[in-house]
Amino acid sequence: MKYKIPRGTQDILPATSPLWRIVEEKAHDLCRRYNYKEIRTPMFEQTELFARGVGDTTDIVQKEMYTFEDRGGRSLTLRPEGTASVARSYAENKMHGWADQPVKLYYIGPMFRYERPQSGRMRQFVQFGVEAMGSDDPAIDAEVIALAMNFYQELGLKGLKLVINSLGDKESRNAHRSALVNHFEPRISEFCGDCQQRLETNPLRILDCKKDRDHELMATAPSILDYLSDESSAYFKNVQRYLESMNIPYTVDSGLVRGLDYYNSTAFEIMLEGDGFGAITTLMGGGRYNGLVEDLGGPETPGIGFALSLERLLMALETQGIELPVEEGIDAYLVTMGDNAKQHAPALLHRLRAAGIAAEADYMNKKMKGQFKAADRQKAAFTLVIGDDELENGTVVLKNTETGEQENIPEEKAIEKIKEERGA
RNA sequence: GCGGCCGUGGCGAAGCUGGUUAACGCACCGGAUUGUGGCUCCGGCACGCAUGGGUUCGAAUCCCAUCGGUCGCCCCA
Repeated sequence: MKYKIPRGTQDILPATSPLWRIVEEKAHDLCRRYNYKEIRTPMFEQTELFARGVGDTTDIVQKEMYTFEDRGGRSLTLRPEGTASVARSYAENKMHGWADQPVKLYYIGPMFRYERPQSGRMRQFVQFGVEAMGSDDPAIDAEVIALAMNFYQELGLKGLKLVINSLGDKESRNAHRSALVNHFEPRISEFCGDCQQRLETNPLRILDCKKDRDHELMATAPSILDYLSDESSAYFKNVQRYLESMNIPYTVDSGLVRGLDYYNSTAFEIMLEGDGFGAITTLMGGGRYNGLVEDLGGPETPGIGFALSLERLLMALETQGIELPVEEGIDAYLVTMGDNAKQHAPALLHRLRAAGIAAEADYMNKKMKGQFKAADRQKAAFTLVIGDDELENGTVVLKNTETGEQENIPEEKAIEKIKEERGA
């Protein structure tokens, strides 16, 4: 084989593309009910947007971006996530001036990260994301979380676990960071190499290290929640109160950290209980990003959103054996016998299709037996048979593929009958 | 960037302590059955075992390299 698909990408073939449509339609429908409007931003942006927005020190920016130079010498990057683009668009299109606030947007589209692929992690993957911008009402936090939970629940997923935390404002975060360093530094040599690294880069990450989970310093480590300002603390309490009022169960985990620089205040994740699938348990991540729009040159704007991967969703559905209602099978397969009938086929097919009937015929010069097999394989509800006799009479043999009953009737009658049966 | 496992027909999969013709199953095509499928029977379907070197009288089977897949680490959706 000369050409191969690029690493970390996939062809979504007809066997699975219907699942994607179902899931995407669910997202569209849910957003309609929650009154979020679709936004479509470019799949690439100025590299600087992500460096600024996502954060220079993040793994995404440091080693995962698909960056290239265009013919004009501009540095562009395939988007690794959606929030930076939406924030850019918010500022650029002066959405702060729109009559209806907050501006509630959603998107579905491919994202790109240069990583070693593994189960649930691709170089091109599809995210469904939601952003609510312009409001710092804790009720909108709860709404965004509720939307995500409903999305999974309405698709039938079980064992969902919502985890929330508050990262506080910048001051709270810095104070907490110092406290963590002070806590671990004296005995950091007792920790794994990764953790020793984390002490420098992101001390918060030490808290969810799998290797050092049982170290005694873990239990006594300072919690971000103890460093929240009164305001941040009250805000977080309100988010929780709203979740409770909607009967959405959650767990507060002070170790929940989000990886991107723009997050602050409310942070949340939806995970799969137990082992999940492969090494992946996180289905969705999100949080508040007050200040992002401002960082990108717009007005001071609070914002909150989430992003989830449709690949991971489909994997989760599959591991739980959840079957989505895929419509399959065509309405009619036209079997022809002899040259005259074959020549008449296109015209009859044309008429069937114009009448709203999903119809197919043979283009491989198959014998009758082969045509019937094809009709079975394609799950045709009806088989139409025409030969010299039928052509002469302007009739067609209409056969119900399942029951095997058949009758010789005029073409128009057959079309009517199929329409009636199939609701076309 | 690092590590484990793997790479044989459209798919699944034997063969892998080296030795004429590369099992078998599924799918597909044809015939038995020249106007009717799903069952049965018969037949067909890999100038070739990821690619390139090497060892050998001889390699799908051993060695090396490269590429690819997969799973995991890091991190994340």
